[in-house]
Amino acid sequence: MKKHTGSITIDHVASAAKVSTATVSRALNRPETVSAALKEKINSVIKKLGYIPNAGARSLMLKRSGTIGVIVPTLDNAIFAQGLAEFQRQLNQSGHQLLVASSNYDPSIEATQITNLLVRGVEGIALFGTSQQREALKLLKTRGIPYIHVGSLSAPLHGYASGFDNREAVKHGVRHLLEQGHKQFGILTGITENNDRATDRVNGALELLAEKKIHLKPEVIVECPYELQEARLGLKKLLLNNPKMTAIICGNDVLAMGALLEAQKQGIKVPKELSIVGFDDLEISRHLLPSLTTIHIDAIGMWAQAANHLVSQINGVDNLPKKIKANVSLVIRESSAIAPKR
Amino acid sequence: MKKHTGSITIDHVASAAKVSTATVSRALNRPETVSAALKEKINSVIKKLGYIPNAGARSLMLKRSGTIGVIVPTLDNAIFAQGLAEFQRQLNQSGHQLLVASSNYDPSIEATQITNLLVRGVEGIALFGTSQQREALKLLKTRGIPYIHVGSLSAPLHGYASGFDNREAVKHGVRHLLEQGHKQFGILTGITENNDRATDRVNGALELLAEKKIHLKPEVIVECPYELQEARLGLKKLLLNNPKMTAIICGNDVLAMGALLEAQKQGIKVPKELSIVGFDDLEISRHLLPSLTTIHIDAIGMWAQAANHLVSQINGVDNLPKKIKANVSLVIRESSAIAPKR
DNA sequence: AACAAAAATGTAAGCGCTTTCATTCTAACC
DNA sequence: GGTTAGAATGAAAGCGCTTACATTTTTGTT
Repeated sequence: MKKHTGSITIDHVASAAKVSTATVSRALNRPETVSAALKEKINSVIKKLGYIPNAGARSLMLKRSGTIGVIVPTLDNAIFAQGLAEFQRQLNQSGHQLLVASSNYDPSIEATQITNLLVRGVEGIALFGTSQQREALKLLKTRGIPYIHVGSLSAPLHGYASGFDNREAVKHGVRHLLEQGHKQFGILTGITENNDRATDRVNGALELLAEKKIHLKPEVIVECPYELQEARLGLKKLLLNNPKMTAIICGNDVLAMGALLEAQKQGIKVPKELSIVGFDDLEISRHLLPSLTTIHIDAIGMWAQAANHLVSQINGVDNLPKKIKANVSLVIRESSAIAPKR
Repeated sequence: MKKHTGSITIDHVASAAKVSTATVSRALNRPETVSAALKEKINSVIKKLGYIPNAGARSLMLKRSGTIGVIVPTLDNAIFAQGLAEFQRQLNQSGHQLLVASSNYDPSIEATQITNLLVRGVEGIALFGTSQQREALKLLKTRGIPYIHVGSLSAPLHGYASGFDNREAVKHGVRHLLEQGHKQFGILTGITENNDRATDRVNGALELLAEKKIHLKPEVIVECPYELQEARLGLKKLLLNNPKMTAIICGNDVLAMGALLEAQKQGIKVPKELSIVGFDDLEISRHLLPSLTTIHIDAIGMWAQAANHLVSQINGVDNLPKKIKANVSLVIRESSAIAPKR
């Protein structure tokens, strides 16, 4: 029976292999500097003992923890889950592990999470959006911890960002609807408070509409959490507030899906009577019946770029781009069509 | 301009506050042992300097990293994303951060990830399912790192588990179909190789069917990755192999959803002509048209229990239960009905 | 064979922190 | 006021590792 389980240190390995700790360390970190014979012996001892270097001691010397943090609003949305998966894959390739935290769209929780990550010694942080507290960002700045905003481009405090212009992106969808002759619009948006993406999308839509002399009354802009059930409620409200509505612009595909499902439940024909446009282009969107017209975001690329940029920052590369633009495009499918003549 | 950004140590704080490092440390970790005056002074210095303790040094002394690892097959499935969110929430409450890795259903990647997590000094690991390599588990065992299997109960190597019996769970759905008079079945399953959950579900269905003297031909059991597109292809194949099929049992809701969508696309009436039963009860399942009959899993509870159990293990609590059973129940909705008379 | 250069290995310092033990200060009691 | 228990603080060791520097061994050159 072993006594101190899990406490096999480099000293144990060294003495078992009859070498100094320095040699063991070198065999591990710079194998080319150790003779083949010793290397072999050391490795076999390591294997036999099940030695794994102590992370704390290691990071203390190296001044690197090998971990990177990320804070997303929630994991419960395919767009984040998929993005994170890619982010993680990229990070793995550069030998980093991912420390995940979520904020539930609350900047104060986010600030706490930033501190938590810092306390765990992350070398860099990816932050979703740009709605974080000024003070939290300043903390990162003063501590010199690299970070990057993902999903928006309007980075405050001269930060870096990998994302796209939500304000402009949404216009692709609105323009499409306008071209189909729609005049009566509804907007189903996520909660805009503390959410720059949601806010930008609403404002972008409103802006383009205004250019065409269409001014929306407040009651046809309904906010709801990004959930199917809520979206269905939202559509009901919208329908109530403007029965003549023929097109609805949704803050994301979850909302659009909820609206679609509710419309169908109510016997409203989509797109014949009602056109629906989403945002994000989730995998499921192309499979729905009718399939969803939506704004496609290259989320994978966006997160991949974010990962690489962050790693570059950590490695002290300079002249890094301030903003990395992700591709955005309108995908026209079956949920949108020519406005019904009244 | 500061020189060594991000390198404010406890010494800096100590000298700025004109106290010893011991006092600073105490002010941070055991505030009740420090006089109010000093505490205040120290805290203000800490705030001014933006001091955050070095994680490596801390964990070196404390022999605790405060991080816990988890390895899931993928993040790209709401059932995992949601489970992880809960897992993380629980962990946060006990002051831990979550290190996430994914295996893409590959045990050798999973083994690598286990090592990666260990190198980062995690204090415990949650593993999805029980299909991991023997050797990887043995490593955890010999190193004395607490771990728990989630989602299955058949824990190998005398490990702990928080989950349910997939083999029995699926039978609820099959029994329901049987009661509705179905005779011609198809099974749409995930890839069973290296996936104990998928395997158990297929076997459970087959077992109950066999009791009723129904024996499925291999060609009506089709395996496909957990993706909508694949599921649609799967349904096509199933339909081709047995045009008289009236009921299909799906390995999870993603597969069921794909099958439903494809059936509708082909003009097959669900449930009038074809009944579909899923597994997992994703949030979306209740909203589909028709809504999905499925096996509900208390994934939230399962992950919450896993988190608590793991933390208890870490804290050295003994007499912990070997297996924690999660609730499972059949939810009958609209996608299943009485078998059409031939 | 003798010596220098290069390669391999060892010695020991110290990363930033917590904590034991020793020391100083405060308050309480007779 | 003197003694002392108790509280507050400081000095210093050491957690497990990497690495600069010192030392030993090997290799190459003449």
